Amino acid sequence: MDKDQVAAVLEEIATLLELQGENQFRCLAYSRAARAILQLEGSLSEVVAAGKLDEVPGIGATLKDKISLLVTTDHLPFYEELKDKTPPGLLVMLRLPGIGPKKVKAMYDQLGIDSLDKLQTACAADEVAHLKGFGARTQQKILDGIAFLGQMGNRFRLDHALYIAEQLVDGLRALPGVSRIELCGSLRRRRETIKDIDILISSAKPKPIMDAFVALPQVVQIVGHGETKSSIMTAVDGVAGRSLINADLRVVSEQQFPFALNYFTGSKEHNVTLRQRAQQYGLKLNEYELAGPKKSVTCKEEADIYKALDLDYIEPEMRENTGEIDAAAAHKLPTLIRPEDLTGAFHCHTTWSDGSASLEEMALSARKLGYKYLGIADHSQSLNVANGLTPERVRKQQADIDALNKKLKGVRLFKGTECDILPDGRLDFDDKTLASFDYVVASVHTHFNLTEAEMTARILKAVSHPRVTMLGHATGRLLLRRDGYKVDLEAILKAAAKHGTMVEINAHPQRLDLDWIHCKRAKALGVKLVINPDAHATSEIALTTYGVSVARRAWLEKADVFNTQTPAKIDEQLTKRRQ
DNA sequence: GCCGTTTTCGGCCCGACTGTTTTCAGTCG
Repeated sequence: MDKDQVAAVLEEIATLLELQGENQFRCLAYSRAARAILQLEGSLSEVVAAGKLDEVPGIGATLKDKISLLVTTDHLPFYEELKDKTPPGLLVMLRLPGIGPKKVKAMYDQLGIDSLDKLQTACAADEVAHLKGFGARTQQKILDGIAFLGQMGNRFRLDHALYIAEQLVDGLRALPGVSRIELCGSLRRRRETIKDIDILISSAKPKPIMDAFVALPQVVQIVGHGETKSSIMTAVDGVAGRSLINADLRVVSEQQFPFALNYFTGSKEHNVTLRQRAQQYGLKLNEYELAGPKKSVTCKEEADIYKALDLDYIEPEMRENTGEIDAAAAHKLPTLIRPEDLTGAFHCHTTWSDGSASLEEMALSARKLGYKYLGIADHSQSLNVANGLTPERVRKQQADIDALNKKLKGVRLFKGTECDILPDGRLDFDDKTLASFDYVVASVHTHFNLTEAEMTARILKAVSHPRVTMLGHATGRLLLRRDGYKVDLEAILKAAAKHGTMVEINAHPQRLDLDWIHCKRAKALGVKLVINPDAHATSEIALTTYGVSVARRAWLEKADVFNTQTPAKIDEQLTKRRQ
């Protein structure tokens, strides 16, 4: 099994144990181990083979044995037995809002309910309300929840959630009594998918703000409405059409704001580690204060909290508890790349293939963004569905680009291609055509169903081809729609490092591929990254900001990213690469 | 199940809200 599969099993064990009524800390240990595996740098099978798994924080002797079994045999009797004695419907019931393992267990033990269907029937028959700890309102909440599960997806794309969240913030910002307002949670950390929207406000008078929040025109349903915390449902564009997303608002005092901002930004794991550090200083950290037994520490900004714990300020995107606190203590945090560091972008499409804008329109839009150059990489000949270019059309396009470059002021077009990697690893153009481009993006667009070994060999062949400048969307994933193809990314990244081939961070919010974890790994292996919008329209060039978010989550600095340099430097390096 | 400058047992982050209770358990983040 690979990392993703092992982590999924561990996460499921945690849930199954909760349903058994097991000690919560034992459950938590499995969850933490799942996360540790996902964020493990390098190859899991190598760590297992070296017997070094228990050197990973959060993994001890027991989990080492269990994970090793999963990796080497694909089986774990403990997990299979646990699964056998838990009806699968219980896991589905857990997805109901407000229903956790204790309530699911109570309904199963006392009424034999092990599916959403049986649960709906039992609620309709008014049986659930009479259980101890339940009541009429809980029963109704379950019925509402069942109705919601049908129409609500689990997570949303970052761009979709951000758009709705910013509208809510705009609706709140102008209210009287609002002092400071910020988005928190995974939105502020710029995770690639979002479960809900967290908004924080500082104000001396919370109640009118709460009342205004639940009365906003976007509100579809009020989930909770308290003095300092309220929760609503609002509509958002999901992958399967419009669906509902949860938005929480907290209001705190001006003094509490930095602590609350820190707390609600998370991640949970970052917070836990930060609190443990506070404890070592004899202090208690919560969403309201950083305080010792006698007095509290005054903090005006979030940075003051870190400072009080002898830490450098940690940017939100890095707060995933992957070593950022140790790095902050050692004053070794990277200076993260910023959107304004980008000088241009590669991998853009035009009407020559499946884009909606002309070469000139794309160039002018890039210039408007402050970019000094734009790389045009239309599809190659075999990709008929996307109007891929034949070698003959390539020559015509290149002549057009040369002519445009003479005319354009302040922006330059580079001649590229997004060349398909054929199923056997050959490229879609002959070497002579490939040599005519300033650069080549090599991407997989077809035959996703190869075995991992075949897919890895296919991409390795392309990455080691001397004419390939960069690898496009490394796994082909479409967030929330389609998993990436099976491929040994570790091997690909090592090959990219060896051959000096760059790897793209595809900034389109439906891809964000390479993901941040592998991106961090790529940097560690010495791979140069390039942030590309995969733009098919003028408006999509600016999507590069989402790629910058991935880069920041991966601790990348300006120097780690190719398209942060002047056009002259870019030209120099592309020319050198072609020789 | 993990972990250790309170170290091999006994903690493990902490508080708001809800719905059920009449003082609290469960859920959530």
